[in-house]
Amino acid sequence: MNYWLMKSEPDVFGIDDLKKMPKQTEHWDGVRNYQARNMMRDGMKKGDHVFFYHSNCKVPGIVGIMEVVKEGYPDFTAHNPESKYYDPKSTDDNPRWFMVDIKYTRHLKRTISLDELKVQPGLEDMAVVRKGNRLSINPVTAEQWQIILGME
DNA sequence: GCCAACGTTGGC
DNA sequence: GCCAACGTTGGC
Repeated sequence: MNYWLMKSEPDVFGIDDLKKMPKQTEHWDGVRNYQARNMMRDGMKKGDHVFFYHSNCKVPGIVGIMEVVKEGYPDFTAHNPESKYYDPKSTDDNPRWFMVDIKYTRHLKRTISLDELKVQPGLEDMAVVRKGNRLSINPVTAEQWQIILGME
């Protein structure tokens, strides 16, 4: 089993929105970055655990936990001209973008802020604390996962 | 294949 | 809202 961290802006789609979805499950669409695409297509497996990270907001940080319930499949929003994620270069025969389905597990008891993550020993290698990192999906090690849960 | 221009992310 | 960092695009 592997661990991940996924970012989303709470104003667009936050953890409360995920919790309110039918079956508390949603497809993670709109990722248009090749590294993140590769992780969803090749890396993320059913049952993997994922931190939900709120970005671009007042207190950025980890707010909850979710789980991969469906492995990588083509992101159909890329084929919808009405969608803001439309990409004419992606086709049904040769899909360029992929997504996974994610299910809400629980909120953390409190938000673990980016500021705390930055000063916590053992998390120095996490991409999210590194300046200039813009990837919306990052792998998390088992050690990092445990350290963060210990901060809850 | 280089690289300037441009667009996006995301912390602050 | 600013802007640094970084990815992508496209002319050459």
